[in-house]
Amino acid sequence: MGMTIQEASRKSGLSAHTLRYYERIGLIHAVDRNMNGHRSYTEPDLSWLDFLTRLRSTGMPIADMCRYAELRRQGPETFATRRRLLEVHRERVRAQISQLTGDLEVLDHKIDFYNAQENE
Amino acid sequence: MGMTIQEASRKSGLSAHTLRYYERIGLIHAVDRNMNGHRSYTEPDLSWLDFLTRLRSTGMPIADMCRYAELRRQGPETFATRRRLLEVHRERVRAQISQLTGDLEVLDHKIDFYNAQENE
DNA sequence: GTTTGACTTCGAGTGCGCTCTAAGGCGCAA
DNA sequence: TTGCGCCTTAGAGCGCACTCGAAGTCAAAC
Repeated sequence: MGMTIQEASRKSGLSAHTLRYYERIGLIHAVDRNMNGHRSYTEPDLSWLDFLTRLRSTGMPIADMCRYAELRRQGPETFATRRRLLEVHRERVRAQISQLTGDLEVLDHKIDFYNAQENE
Repeated sequence: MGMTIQEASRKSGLSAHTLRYYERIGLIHAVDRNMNGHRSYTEPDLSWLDFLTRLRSTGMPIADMCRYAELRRQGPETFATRRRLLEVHRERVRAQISQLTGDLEVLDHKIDFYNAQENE
């Protein structure tokens, strides 16, 4: 029924090493095991991994992700706390995008400059 | 005339340690020295540092920046190579922005979800 | 004249996020 | 029954980009 760590790795884009590491540090809570002690990942596990990957790719530090994961484990009464945490993070993501957008413009100008020099 | 490492640090946003480090690894070429051997940064040095900071903040690895700095030192005959290098990098930056934009949307939905739960 | 403080060099240390290694278990195929 | 392949664990190692420490120089302040 569940999937092996290799399948979870393929679907999540995280290495098997990383999946075990995430579990060890508490980002993922005790994945199910099958008869021979092998991990068995469920669809909800995968969705959670995908969300974690979003947090990571937006630059959230692992420690903050652990904090969020801990809140999630505590259930619905932490909804408001989680929301605030994400709102703060969202601001950082917006700032990142606007920084990158500015940087991109500088790159554009530099490339234009080189093009102008080459065509003269 | 030039500015001290502290002034350069303040203006560039990089620590004095980092400025020396960048020089050591060849990102900045032999900054001028005053009578007592202290570094003396010029305006062109600062502009270069600002550009380097753009490359860094867009995620270019130090090694690639060194390569670019080396090409720059070789003069105008490397314009085309530098342009191509920046064009490749620009694509990565665009990809980053689009990734972040997608991530931001996921965050928005999650926050909306929490808001909905709280208001029920 | 000595103390302060900003600078110098070089090499070592740090923090982060993995990433890998070693040693071992289990189930199946030849 | 021996090998293969995938899994397990705990802990060590790595790559990157700094960041810091130690030891020393020098100019100005007291």
